[in-house]
Amino acid sequence: MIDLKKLSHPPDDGSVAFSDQYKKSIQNRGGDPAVVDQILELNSKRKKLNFSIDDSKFKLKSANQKIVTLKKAGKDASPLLTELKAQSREIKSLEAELAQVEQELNTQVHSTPNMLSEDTPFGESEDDNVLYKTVGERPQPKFKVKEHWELGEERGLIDFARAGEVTGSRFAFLKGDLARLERALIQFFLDFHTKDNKYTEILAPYIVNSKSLFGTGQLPKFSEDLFKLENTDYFLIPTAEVPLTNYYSDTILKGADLPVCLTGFTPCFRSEAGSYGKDTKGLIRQHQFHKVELVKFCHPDDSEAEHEKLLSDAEGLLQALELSYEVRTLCSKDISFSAAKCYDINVWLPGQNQFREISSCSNFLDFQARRANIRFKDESMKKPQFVHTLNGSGLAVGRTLIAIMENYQNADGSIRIPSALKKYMNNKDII
RNA sequence: GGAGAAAUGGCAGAGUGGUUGAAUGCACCAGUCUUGAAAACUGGCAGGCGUGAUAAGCGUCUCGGGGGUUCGAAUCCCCCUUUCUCCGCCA
Repeated sequence: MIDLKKLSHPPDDGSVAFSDQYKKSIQNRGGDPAVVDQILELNSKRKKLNFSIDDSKFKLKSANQKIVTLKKAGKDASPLLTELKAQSREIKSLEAELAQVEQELNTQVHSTPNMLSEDTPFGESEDDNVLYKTVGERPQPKFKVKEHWELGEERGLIDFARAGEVTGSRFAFLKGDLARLERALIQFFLDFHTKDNKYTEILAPYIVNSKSLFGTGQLPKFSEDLFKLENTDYFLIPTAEVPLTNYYSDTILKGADLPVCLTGFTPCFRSEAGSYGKDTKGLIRQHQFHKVELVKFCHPDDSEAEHEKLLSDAEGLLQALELSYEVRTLCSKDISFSAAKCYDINVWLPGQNQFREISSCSNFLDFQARRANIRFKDESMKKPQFVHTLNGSGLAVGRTLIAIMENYQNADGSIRIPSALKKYMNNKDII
């Protein structure tokens, strides 16, 4: 949610008005910048109405005091009452009008995306994401590496067919050592992030209400991406970002406690509406997958630095697993609704012979904090201020599993266990 | 799922129609006192919106949420949510 005060504030001398910057930003995302003018107009309508309501209420209140005085003196107050009745009705009708304007305003504001950071490059599609860095050595196998689904099915480690029967498409059963490897990854990720109390581990609900989804920005615009539980206000979480970020909704944190860093493992559920035919094979795009998420709440001055740290926390896992990856800064049309700046980490998959996304690390600035009402305050501050929120995958578990199956594959179809994971695999070094 | 009770500031807890954003206590912050600390004393201590200079000040709203009655609601009425107790069910 954008800062309306800032938006309607005239430009400081010589600089570009915030509203003009916002228009440009919306345009770069491929949206219609005219919405900004509509918002501004509704907002000024709102202010005017608000003013006259406050004014009328002030008069009514003062008159009420007179009644109190008259009654205390034992005098008749009824002549005043007729007049006040009319005034009271007037206020009610103004309030109804205000509610209408506010609703229209909210509809617009709530479905308008975040202002892009200056670092977010302009681009038309994911092809325009900008390479930030490439890390690690790709393996050079002397045989044709099998894609993970091929290997998984051949070896009886993944069963898509039975999942199709039991549930439907985009689901899978993992079996035996591979199921264990998935569990090992989860354990490893959480141990890594909670080492030295860097992040506090949270085990969160997998079901949230619409208010929480609004807070992080999935609602009201993207309901079709979610699984909703019938006849309830409950949704399966698409990511742990939702319960973890909303853990502090309607909260004023202590300035001294920032940054607050949380990590949590959850399954994630996505309807994948609109991705028909995309990644239909394998574990890449499932309706249910596992992810360890990193969430930070920080002082606005620190969010850029915290974003870099978040990225390196996610990268640390790939380095520990000795997997090759690249980091790209998402461009204006590929970045998500709520984010101002986002790094995608793409891991090298030799079976597919390409990089695939394994983590997304975003800085939301105060966009989510406004929606979810997450603020902070310290001694020196008169008023609380919105925090900045950030989150990133650390990492997507299923996709990491794929990366291991493809990068650590032997010619005979066996899979080596990265040394960092051995202790979680009963010291096995091959499966 | 059934029956009952409750929801007030960071916490505890007054307040049942008239200047109550709300007594009192605790916690917290600042000061006095003290070599320092504690105690005692003094003062401060919620947020939203509008106006204003994104100040001070002023206005307005907020006693779980929403609606209603009234000139006026923390207080009366209706609906919802949450919590607690008992019963049922259940891992």
